[in-house]
Amino acid sequence: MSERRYDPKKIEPRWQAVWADERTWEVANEGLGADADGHVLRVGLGSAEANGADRRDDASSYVLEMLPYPSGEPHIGHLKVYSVGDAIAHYHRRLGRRVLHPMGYDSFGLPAENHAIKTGVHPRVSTDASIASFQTQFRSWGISIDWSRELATHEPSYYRWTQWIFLQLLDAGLAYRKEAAVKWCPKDQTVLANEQVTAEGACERCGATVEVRQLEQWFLRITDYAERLLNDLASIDWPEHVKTMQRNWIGRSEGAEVTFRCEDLGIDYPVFTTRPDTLFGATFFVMAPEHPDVLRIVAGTDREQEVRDYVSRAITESGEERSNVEKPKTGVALGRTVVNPVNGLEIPMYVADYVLMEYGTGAIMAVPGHDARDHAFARAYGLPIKRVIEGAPEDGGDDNGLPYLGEGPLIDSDDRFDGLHNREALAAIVAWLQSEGKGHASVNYRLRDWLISRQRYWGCPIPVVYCEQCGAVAVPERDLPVELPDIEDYAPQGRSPLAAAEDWVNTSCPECGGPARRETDTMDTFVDSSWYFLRYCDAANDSAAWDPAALHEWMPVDQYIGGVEHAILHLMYARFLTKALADLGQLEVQEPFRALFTQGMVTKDGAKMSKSRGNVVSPAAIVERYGADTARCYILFIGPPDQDADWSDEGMEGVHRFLGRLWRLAMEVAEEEEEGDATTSGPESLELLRKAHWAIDKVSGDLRRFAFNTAIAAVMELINDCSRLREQAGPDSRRFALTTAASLLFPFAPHLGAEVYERLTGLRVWEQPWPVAEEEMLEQDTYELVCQVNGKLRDRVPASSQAGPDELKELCRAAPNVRAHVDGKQIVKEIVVPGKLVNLVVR
RNA sequence: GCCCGGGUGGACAAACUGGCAAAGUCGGCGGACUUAAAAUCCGCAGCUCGAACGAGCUUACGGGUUCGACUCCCGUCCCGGGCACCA
Repeated sequence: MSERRYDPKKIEPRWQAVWADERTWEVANEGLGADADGHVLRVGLGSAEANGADRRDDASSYVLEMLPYPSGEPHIGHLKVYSVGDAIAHYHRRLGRRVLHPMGYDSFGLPAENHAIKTGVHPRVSTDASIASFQTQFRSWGISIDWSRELATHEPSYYRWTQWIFLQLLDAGLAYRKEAAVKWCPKDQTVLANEQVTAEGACERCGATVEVRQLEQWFLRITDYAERLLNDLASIDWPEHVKTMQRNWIGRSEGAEVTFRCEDLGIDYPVFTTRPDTLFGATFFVMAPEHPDVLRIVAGTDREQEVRDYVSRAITESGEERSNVEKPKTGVALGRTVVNPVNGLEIPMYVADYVLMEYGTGAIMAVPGHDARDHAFARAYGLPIKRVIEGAPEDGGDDNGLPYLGEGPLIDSDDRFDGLHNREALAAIVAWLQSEGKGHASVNYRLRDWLISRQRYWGCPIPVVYCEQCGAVAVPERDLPVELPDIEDYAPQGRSPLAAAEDWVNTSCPECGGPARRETDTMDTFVDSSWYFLRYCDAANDSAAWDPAALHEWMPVDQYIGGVEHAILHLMYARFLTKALADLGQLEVQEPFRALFTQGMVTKDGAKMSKSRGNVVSPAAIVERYGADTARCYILFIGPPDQDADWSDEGMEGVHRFLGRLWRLAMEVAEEEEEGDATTSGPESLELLRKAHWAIDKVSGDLRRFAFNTAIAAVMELINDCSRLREQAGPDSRRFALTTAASLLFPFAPHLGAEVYERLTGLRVWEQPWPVAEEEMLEQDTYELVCQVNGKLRDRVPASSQAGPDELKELCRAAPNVRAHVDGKQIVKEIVVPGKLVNLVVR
C-alpha cells in the first residue's frame, strides 16, 4: 500500500544510480571520416554556405546549454536552463539520434578572486568546492550529462589549449598589442572592457566611478570579421531579436573616408562620414580628446595650455557626464586649420568631447547645416552654418530651418553637383574624391576590437614573454601550458597580481635564451568560454585541442540554450573565434551554433532574485522537499520558457500533486492483473485511447517549438481523463494511457517517467522510440459545428466530419438559436470553414 | 531619444497559420470521505442583467482592414530589457 504514495526520495536516487553505473548518457566519438594522421582539414573561406556543407544528417545531435560559472551553489536560473536543455536532449535521443550533451564550468573569473582577496582562500579551492556542489546537484536533478567529457576552464589541461588558440591567433596576426586609452576601475585596480562599464560610467562589478588610463594591451581583431559576423547571421536559426541585437552591435554604416589636410603641419587627416553629399557644408573640423595628435598640433602654441586642460578634463570626466546628450557642447579651438578637399576652403580645427575616439577615425568633418550635434556646437561657438540641401524647415530648427536632416537637391555646393538629388550627389562626390585621391567609399563599424588583457590573477595566463633583445616573444607550443603560479596576495595594486610571483615572471627568452619577463596579464574569461563547445567534442585529447575528425562529427552545436543576457558578447565572441579558427584550417564550420534558444529570467514576487532582497529560492531545498521531477516540471510549466517567469511555491505544489496523481493511477493499473481486451472496446475506453493519441500529437508538436508549458498541460489533461474514466475505461486502455503519459513526461520528469514506464511495461523508457500518434485515432467522426450569425456565436450543432459545405450551411440554418436570429432577415452571405464553423451574414 | 520584448479572468497562463477567448495550474466557493483535520476525490466559476433559456459586454486604450481580429495595419499609453553624442 505504501507503493500508492508518490515518493521521489525512493524513485529518484534509484534511477540516478542506474544512469551513473551504466554511463547511460555517454557517447563515444565514432571517428567518421577521420583524417588518419589527425592533420588539419583545409577548408575554403566561404562564409554562409560553409555551414550547409557540414557533417552528417539527423543521426546525431549536439545539445548544449551555456556552461555555468561556478560560484556558490546552482540557482534557479541553472535549474531552468538545464531543465530545458535536458528535455531537448531526451527528445532528440528518442527520435533515434546519438546525442552529445556535455557539461563543464567557466571557472576562471572575478568573484572567486574577490573572495580570495577578502578571505585569503585560494580561488582554486573555492572554485573546486563550488564545482563539487554543481556536480552533486546536477546529478540530483537527474540531468542526462555525458560526464566523460566534463571540463573546467581553470584546469591546465583546458587552458593549455586556450593558450594554444591565442598563439594561433598571434601567428595569424589576429592578436596584437597596442597602447590604448582604457577604462580603469580605481577600486578593483583593473582595466574594464567598455561592456563592463555601466551607462553611468561606473564599474559593472563594484560600482566605483571609472577612470581612464593608457596601457599596453592585447587585442583580438574581431573587427576584421565584422562583415562576416553580420552576413552570416542570415545562415543561422536564432531568435530574430537576438540577431537584431547583434546587427546593431556590429553597427555597419556606409559612407566615405575623406581626407582633410592640415597644411601647417603637413598631415592628412582622414574622417569617416555617412554624408559625403554634405561635404560642401563642412565649416569646421573636430577631433576627439583622446586623439593622439591633439596635443601635438598645439604643442608650442598659445593654445597649448587651454587644450591640455580641456583634454584632461574630458578624459577624466565620468561616462555619465560625457554621454549626456543634453549637455551643452563644449570644445576648444586648436588654432589651426584643415582644407576641405572639395572646395579648398580652410576650416578651423577644434577638439570636443562629443567626438569619440573609438568610432571612425577619431575626427569628424562638422556640417552644422545638416547634423544636429554639429549645429549645436556651431551655435555655441559662433561658427558659420551653411545649407547645402534644399528642403522644408525642420521642427525645432533655427531661423533658417536648420539643421535639415531630410533629403533634397543640392544647393550652394558646386556647379557639377548643384541640383542633383542628394543621394545621386553622394555617389558623384565620392567618385570625384576617389579620382582625385582625396577619399573613397568606405564602410565603418561600431564594433571594436576585443581587448582581452586583464590585470587579474584568476585567469588564463597569456603565453608571451618579453625579452630585451627580441621584444614580445610567443611561448613555444611545447612549453604550454604556462601554468598559473601560486601567489600570496591576490589584490591588484596597480599591476597584475602575477607580477608578484618573481620566480615565475623571470624566465629566459625562447628565441635568444637571454633574460626575459613573462606577460603578467591574464585573459578575459570570455576567451575561455568562446571555444569550450569545441573541446567537448574531444575533451580528453592531450596531444591537441581537438582531433578535426571529432569536430567533424559533432559541430556545429544543433541546439544552444542560454540566457538572453549573453545575446551579444558571449555569442559574438564565440562566433568570431569559430570563424577565425575555421580560417586557420582548424575546423570546418563557420557558425558554432546552428540554432539558439534564449530562456527568460526567473523572478520571485516580480523582482530578480538576490540575497539582498531575501527572495532567493534555492533549488537544493526544493529538490530536497519535493524531488527533482517536481522542480523540473514546475520550472517548465510556469510559462513559456523564453519569457521571464515569477516563481510561486503554490504553483509548484500543484505540479507535485499532478505527479502524485499520475503515480497513484499508474500503480493502480500496475497492480491489476493483465487481462485481455474484453473491456477495451467500450466508448469510454476508446475515448481514453483517443485522448492518449491526442496527447502524443500535442506534446510532440509542443516540444518542437519549446512550448514545454503546454506540453505538460496536455499530459495533465490526459491524467485528468484517466482519473475521470477510471471506472468506465477498460484496463488495457488505462494501461496504454498511463504508459503514454509516463513516456511523454519523461523528458521533463525523467525519474518518474522511467519508474512508471518500467512498472507498466518492464522496459526502459529512454530506450524506446518517441511515440507516434495513430492518424485514425486523431480523427473524429463528428465535431461541434460552430454556428455564427454576423460573426457572433449563436449555436453549436453536431456535424459529421464527412459533411460538405452545403450540408453544413443547412445544419447551421436549422440550428434553433440561429433561426431566432435569422428569421425575418435576409441572408446575404454564407461563410463555411469545414471542420470549424459556418457564419451567416444577414441584413 | 533609438532598438528589442511585453500588456488576456482574483494570479500564472492557453488560443501555433485571421475562425468557439480563457485549455491547464494556482487561489476561491460548494460537496463527498472523516468523530474532526490533513490528504484524496467530485462539482462550480470572466464581468453585468436574469430563476432559467438567454442577452449584452470583455484580450492596455483609440481607430482601421475583414463575413470574422488576442492575432494584421495606423496612432496613443504603460511595464521590462538593451544601447546611447556612432559622424
